[in-house]
Amino acid sequence: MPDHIKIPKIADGEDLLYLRGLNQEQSEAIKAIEGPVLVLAGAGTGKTRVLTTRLAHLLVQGKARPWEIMAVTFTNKAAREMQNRVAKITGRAVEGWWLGTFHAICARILRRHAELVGLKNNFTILDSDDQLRLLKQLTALEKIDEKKWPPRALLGVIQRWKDQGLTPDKVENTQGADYADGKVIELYSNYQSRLITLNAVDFGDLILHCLSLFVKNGDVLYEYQKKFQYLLVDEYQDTNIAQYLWLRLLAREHSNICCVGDDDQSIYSWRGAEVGNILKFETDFPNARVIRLEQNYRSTQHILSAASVLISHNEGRLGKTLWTGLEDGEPVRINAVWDGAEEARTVCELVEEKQTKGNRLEEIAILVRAGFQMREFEERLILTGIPYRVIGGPRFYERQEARDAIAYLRIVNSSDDDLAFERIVNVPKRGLGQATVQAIHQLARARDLSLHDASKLIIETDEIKPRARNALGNLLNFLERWRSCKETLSHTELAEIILDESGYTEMWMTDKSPEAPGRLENLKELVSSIENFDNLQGFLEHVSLVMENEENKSGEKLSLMTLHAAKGLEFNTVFLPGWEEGLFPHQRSLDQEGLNGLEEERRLAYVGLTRAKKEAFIFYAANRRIYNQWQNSLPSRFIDELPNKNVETHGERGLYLSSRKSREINSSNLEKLDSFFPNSPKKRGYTSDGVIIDGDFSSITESSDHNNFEVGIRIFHQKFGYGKIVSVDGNKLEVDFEKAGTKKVMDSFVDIS
DNA sequence: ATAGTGAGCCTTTTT
DNA sequence: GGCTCACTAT
Repeated sequence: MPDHIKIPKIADGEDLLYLRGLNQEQSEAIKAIEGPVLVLAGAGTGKTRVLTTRLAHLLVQGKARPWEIMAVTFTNKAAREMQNRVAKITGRAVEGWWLGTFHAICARILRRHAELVGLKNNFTILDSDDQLRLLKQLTALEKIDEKKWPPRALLGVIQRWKDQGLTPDKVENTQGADYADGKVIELYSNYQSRLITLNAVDFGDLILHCLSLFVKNGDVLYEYQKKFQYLLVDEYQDTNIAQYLWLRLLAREHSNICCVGDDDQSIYSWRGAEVGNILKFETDFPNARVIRLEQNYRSTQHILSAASVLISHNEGRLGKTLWTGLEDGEPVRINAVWDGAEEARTVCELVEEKQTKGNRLEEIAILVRAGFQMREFEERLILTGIPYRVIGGPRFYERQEARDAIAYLRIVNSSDDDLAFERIVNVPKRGLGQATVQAIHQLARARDLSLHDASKLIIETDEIKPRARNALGNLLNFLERWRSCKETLSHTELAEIILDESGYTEMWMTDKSPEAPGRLENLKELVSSIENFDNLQGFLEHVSLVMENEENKSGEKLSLMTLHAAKGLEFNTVFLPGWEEGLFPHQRSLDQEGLNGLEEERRLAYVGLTRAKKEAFIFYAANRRIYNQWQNSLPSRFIDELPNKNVETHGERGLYLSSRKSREINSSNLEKLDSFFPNSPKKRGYTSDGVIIDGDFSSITESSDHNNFEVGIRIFHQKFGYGKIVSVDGNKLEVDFEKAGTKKVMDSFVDIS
């Protein structure tokens, strides 16, 4: 490691420029360097500033060198921002420290010790699409009825297990273990062994494997414990149990762990986040200091009060009392409208009004609960001619052409990557259809080979049609060639050659569809983005972990996004449409999670409101069309929970019954599905010592070591019928078939008759 | 092997 | 209302 930064050391007590303008609690949070610290940072209380200043302080004070610090975030965006802002304070880019997402840091550690968890260091990181496809193959194999047990749901159960740090041998009697008549446990175990065979991991594995690596290899763990003297965790309320256990292991040596978060902004429990982590920080880390940041610098008094009263309806919070020195501002405005169309129209009218008063579109956002609400707004925005941008739309690397191209790179990088192989085997069309792929699959399974290696064997035989055999042979030659080029060519050149020689580029050039030119553009962009990486491996890692969202930042635009996507952002004016029972709080959330679900929805409402600096407009419609069906709706209970003195109501409330009625209707559903999960989330326990991982993933691969095929034996082949063996060459047999003549076949396709 | 049709689904989403 | 998936017909 090179000599990194030399920041002049400044004596204690000297006036530190970067500490100026901080309030009491903020500077306390920055200076509390030793021991465990929990910073409870309410919305708009300057969390990011505290975080970055704290890191800069560590460095400037010479308390730690960059490589002794680990700072974990949830998103790459947050990591990037931290990097930039710390650089700004210290005056130069900080290098050599471990700043990144949980997933990126775990991946980095895992690559160094891959063999200890049964992987090779060039392992592939699967995206959610690949995960589902893989699981579907397994459910088919296990004969699980896809109608009754949708693979999506099963994958969800498995992912929740991973989030909890549970390996297949630990999941008995846990939530969801009875799914698919209990087969889901075996499914999980098979899924894990498949991943190992594919030399692949999914997102959850990055944490889970890293955790088992630490648990099983004390020496490795110790190395990192010693290395990381200071740990810093952002958005702690979003951590899952696996991440929590991982952090605890790492913090054990120095105990210098600082977690920053806000329990009131925990909105990701449905993807495994455990609010309990932040709630019991003080018991987990003895002698922990808890520092509350309660001065809000973002919102006016009216907005802040409305939000605070709303969130006070939640139980089980750590509790904060936010206050602001800012003026009262405008009350939160509640608008009743007839239907979604009127809602969109009114919002757009208000936006135009703001514009004429000199407000910038950049400072205006529409925050919806669910994606389907966006359409109506988009239509209206286009009609009105208001430029807008959707945040959180489809991502670049998830587009078909990007995924195809990446699959080519993946199979060249790691020939075990069956999922990549399957994706490109007949793209562009080579006449390798289902029948061929199935034959390859069968052989691969029987011989415990990758599809790639099985293909190599199968083209030596007559198992598949000559035309397919040719095409497959061709593809394999190309793969071989590209792999051999890996050393001599730059990875950008290699990518170009692959896309060219495979005929993939040509495929889109001859395509007449209107999207084709755009796809070619994207391919070009993909190839040029490879240049920014040192090697193919690095690029592939970037693709799977960073999933950059190239937003067109240019121009003055209004933002349209979900409430979830809005966390961490702020705008002068915020529109909050669709505050109706069933939509917000969402019925699904109430049905599935009961009271916990309701509270999370309320936190979501809190997040929404606290995005607003100056003005917030809440809307609710009397009628809403959902899936082409009209429903009349009631105002959200959250509207009732707002304090009268901070709101101002527009439109006829007389359109509605009291929203209390709806509350009664909905609460009857609360515990319906709770019985589905015998252990409700609240009761779910931790394994407090962190020792929950051991044992290998049981391998279920059968070895087909029987080799009883001798010359002269009469056999039966599925396709060619009966025949006599003429010669034997390893697994390859030459057979004189009664009807089909002499053919070369694989022994695994043959039964002794 | 593939294109075309009908049935059923539909909260939030980062890595 | 639109999208994805599975099955059928060519």
